[in-house]
Amino acid sequence: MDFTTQFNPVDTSSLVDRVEDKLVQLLQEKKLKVGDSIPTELELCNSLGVSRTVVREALLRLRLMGLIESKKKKGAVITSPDIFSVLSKSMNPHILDQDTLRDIFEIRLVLEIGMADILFQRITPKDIEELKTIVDNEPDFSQDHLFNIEHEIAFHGKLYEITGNATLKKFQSMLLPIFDYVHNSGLLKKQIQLHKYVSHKGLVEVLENGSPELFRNAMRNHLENHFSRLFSSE
Amino acid sequence: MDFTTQFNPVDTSSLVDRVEDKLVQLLQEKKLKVGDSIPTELELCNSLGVSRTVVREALLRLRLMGLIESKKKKGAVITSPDIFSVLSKSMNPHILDQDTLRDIFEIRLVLEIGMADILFQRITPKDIEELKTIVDNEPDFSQDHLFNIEHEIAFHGKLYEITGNATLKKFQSMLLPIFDYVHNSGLLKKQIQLHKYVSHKGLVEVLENGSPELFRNAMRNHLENHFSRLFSSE
DNA sequence: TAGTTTTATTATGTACGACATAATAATTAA
DNA sequence: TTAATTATTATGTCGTACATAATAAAACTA
Repeated sequence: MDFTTQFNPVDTSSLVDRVEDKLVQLLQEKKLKVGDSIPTELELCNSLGVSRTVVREALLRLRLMGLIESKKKKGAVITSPDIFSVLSKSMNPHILDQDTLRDIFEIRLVLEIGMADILFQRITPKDIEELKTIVDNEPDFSQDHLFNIEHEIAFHGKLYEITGNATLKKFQSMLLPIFDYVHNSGLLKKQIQLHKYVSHKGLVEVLENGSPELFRNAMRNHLENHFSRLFSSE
Repeated sequence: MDFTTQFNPVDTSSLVDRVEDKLVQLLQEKKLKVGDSIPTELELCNSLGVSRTVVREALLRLRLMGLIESKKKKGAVITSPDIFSVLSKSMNPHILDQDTLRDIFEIRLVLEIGMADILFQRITPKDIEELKTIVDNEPDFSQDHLFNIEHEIAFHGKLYEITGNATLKKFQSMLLPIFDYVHNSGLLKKQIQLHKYVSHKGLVEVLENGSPELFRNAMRNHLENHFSRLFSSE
């Protein structure tokens, strides 16, 4: 007799897994809003029929996902999850493998070229003034690496800010340590100096008087070095 | 007497917080590689002088960050963290607020325009063939929304794949449910049909015979509807 | 002796009970 | 009526105990 077709795959998930699912389900079904509180641990123990240990671990997971926040006495309350804050902890350059690091660095390039349209849609004269201030304070050329990095962050960070996309900005600040690390590590081949090079100053000019298309090309050129280094290290 | 300057800010972090930090520190200092195992819970209890409950919760956090993986008997072992798998659980459209949803949708547009350079660097004749196959199977025009979504995912997903950036691809698949949700929700103003419209077929053509610049413009045009809808809903 | 089965060991998973702690609610005092 | 005190409550931490699964050790069979 053939038994192979008679059984469904056994549920191999742990007790906590199941409770976790139940709880997420509960949150969605009840359409709970931010600030609403959920039942206490003891109540959940009773209604779910499991020990407090299990409930606590499941709640802990929700907390780490940023779905809830536990306060003493008050119990747990729903929070609007800041998706990337969860991520920032594992965004440790020393822990990620090199392939991932390069991937992430590359994503930065993709983002900064791709956001041209949005930049032009949302940039204000005040933004341009601020960019000019940042650029004016930049040294023409400095050997002080940390100093350069600081200006890099100031300028490019401002660009992300202009997009008005808070999630994108958070994403970028989360990636900052990675960028810095990749710059300093041997992951990129040594600097390849190209002839024509669009500076930050040049980018601001394009932002003021140019078009998204011009900006994309300018930004592409500006980042050309990074590109070459990424591609040539393959 | 003024006490305000005499005290450093009190460490308000919980016991688990401190243990968690200690453990992450341990992982980095020891330069542990993937597959290496860390001390058992009991050993950590002893060396850290805290209860197993606390150690377990700290370890759980590391696990949710994707830093370790616990196996029975063998204890916990270091793993190469898949950063985005951590995120995918909290990437629940029903839980995220509308601003964040719009932000994420916008990031998609940024990514797909910004990856032109990389696409041209890495695309192979085989990729183009596959894209053509996907396009050929598309209906010219269909009212079946789900069917359209499927083709959208197939085509654009393939683009991400061509970049060869595994992290980017993971990021995209994580965002898929969001895209779908935003499409279906009332978050976007109703479709604005533009005159000139670059189809998937057109994009493939540009990929085959064009340049990154041409592709960016084509993709921008292709996504124009989405752009207009996002911008007009402000 | 080699290979297989059985048993023992070990570390995590789950459960329960107890007390500490902090935030709130209820009560009392001024 | 307001301020101070006390009581209550739900989470935070601790310890113990046993279940379970994976491995290592031992016993056994061919």
